[in-house]
Amino acid sequence: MTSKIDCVEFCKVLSDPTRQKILEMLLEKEKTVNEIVEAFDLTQPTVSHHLNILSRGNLLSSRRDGKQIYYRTNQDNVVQCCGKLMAKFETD
Amino acid sequence: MTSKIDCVEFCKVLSDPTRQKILEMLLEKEKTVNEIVEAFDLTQPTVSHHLNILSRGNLLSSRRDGKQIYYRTNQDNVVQCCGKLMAKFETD
DNA sequence: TTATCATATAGACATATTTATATATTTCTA
DNA sequence: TAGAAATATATAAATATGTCTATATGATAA
Repeated sequence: MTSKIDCVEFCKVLSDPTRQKILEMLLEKEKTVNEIVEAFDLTQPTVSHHLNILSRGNLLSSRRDGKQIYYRTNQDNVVQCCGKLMAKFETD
Repeated sequence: MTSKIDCVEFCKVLSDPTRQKILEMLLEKEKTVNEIVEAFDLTQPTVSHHLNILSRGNLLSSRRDGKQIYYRTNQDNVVQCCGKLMAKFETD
């Protein structure tokens, strides 16, 4: 059991365009906070706030390397949550 | 093309426990507004509000029969939206 | 047509969310 | 050890959301 959130929480986490974009951009390659910030027209604390929400939902992982923190998407977990959501409505 | 909302809008619509429960309960069988209201500890206008949000997202259909209005889940559309969401994160 | 039943809409209020600015924390380097 | 760089946290303001009460609309029946 990897995911820690239910389907409603999962949707809440994904119900923001910035957060969906962050998840997508961190699928292929981990990035530092500053690299992520540069991709948006938002301040660093705002981006950190979104990273925190995504992390609490177990949709992101992070590792520190010196002064920087690298984030990456927990792809398996995200896909698993999507599947769990879909399963709720595939009662055929 | 059946769905009219993007992945962020879809998640916004589903980011409420009442709305997810409504969608689930209307999968198997259409129900009148009053029948739906009885399943929750909410007022009729509140339920109507949620039905409206779900309908705007094309996740519910309705038909009038006399004084009553029957709602049912657009299952295909819901599942399609789930699939579209999942596809965003299945970039393997 | 008038009354009634079923549902929708309007308006108000409390809470949640998103964002920003200011500041704290952590780590490295000079 | 002091300063700088990277990130996080605290706080506040604006907007969005969920809920209610009151009322309007639509359909049927007396």
